[in-house]
Amino acid sequence: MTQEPHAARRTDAERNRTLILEVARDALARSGEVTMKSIAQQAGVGQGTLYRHFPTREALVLAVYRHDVGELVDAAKDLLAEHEPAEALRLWFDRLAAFGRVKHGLAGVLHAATRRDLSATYYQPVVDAIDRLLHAGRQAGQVRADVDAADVLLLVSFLWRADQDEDWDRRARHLLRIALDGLVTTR
Amino acid sequence: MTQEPHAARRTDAERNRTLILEVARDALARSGEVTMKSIAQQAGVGQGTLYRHFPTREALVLAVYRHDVGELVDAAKDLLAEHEPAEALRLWFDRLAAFGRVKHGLAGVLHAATRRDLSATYYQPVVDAIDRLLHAGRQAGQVRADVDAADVLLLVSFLWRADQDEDWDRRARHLLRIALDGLVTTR
DNA sequence: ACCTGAACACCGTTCAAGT
DNA sequence: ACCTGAACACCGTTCAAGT
Repeated sequence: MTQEPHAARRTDAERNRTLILEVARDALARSGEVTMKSIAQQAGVGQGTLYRHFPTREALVLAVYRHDVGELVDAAKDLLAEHEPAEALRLWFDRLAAFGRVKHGLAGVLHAATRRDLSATYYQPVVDAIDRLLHAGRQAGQVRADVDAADVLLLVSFLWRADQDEDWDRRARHLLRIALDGLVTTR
Repeated sequence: MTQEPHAARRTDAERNRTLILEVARDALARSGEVTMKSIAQQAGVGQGTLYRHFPTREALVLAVYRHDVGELVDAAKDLLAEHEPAEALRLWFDRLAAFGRVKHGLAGVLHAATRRDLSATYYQPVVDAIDRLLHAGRQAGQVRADVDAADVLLLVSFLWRADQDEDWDRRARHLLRIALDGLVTTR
């Protein structure tokens, strides 16, 4: 999950790309309902430019969250190194909650990802990270054996819901805790 | 959750309404991506007629599932009369899975419902049904005390996901079982 | 190479004109 | 009262024309 270096670009193109990403990140954090047109306008570029850099809405959303998804993926390994598997999973879920809070628009994207090629590149590392957590948990007898990463992603898919009110964060963590209780082995 | 009798309507209007509902039910069972236009066409009516009977897409979707939601709601009481609370909840989740399998389009609707007035009429009975199940479970010490109906609805919201492949039914039941394990009190 | 913005296809919804 | 379908506003995406 490393940031690949981009091919040489003209300076104006480079600048536009950065601008678009900044604007999109801001706008998407506020609401998942931003239009492509408004993003282009706020970035001060034509719609064609927006589409030259990001061929679809999906591509833009993924590019915006690329860095954060990377951190999430890396965190799985780190947490496993420092904690018991079940505890690592619990802590990772907390990060997931924090991530989900601002990440509108990921709703469809992360899931439609299973088939679509484009997002598969982003989807696979996430699946791998979850698999790593689940596998360690199973080895330690702390996580039930009949769940895979796809199950977990579906189970926490409420995180990408749009209607987040004030105390969404608390509620999200609470629900993740309940989901986790379902995932750990009943003693 | 009773079917309210409608005001007197002209025969052609009555017939159109029925036709639209039949077509919409069929189309929505197949996919949540049906357009209003295509529903009108298949029913052999103008788009204006469709909108005269159902002022928004949301209203149409809700009307289509009205009957099924009613059955779901009624089932909660019946199951509680015949089973232990935790078991009743388990069985109700099975019905929910069967319901969710064909019920695309309910995705947004059932959730946006919290605020919107229209859908609140349908939303409240569902909340009440879940509350009944939870309350009985708590009384019997079989369900954890820190969950409410809204939590449960969020936790099972993966049911309304669009990308349902072949063995979706099996997967859905499996995930509901996991969610349930998180909801029951750890002994 | 890259940028611009008018234009296209398609959606949900509305409304003037008909019976 | 109710029906019809052209029309509207708005979305994501494309493309001819410019630098």
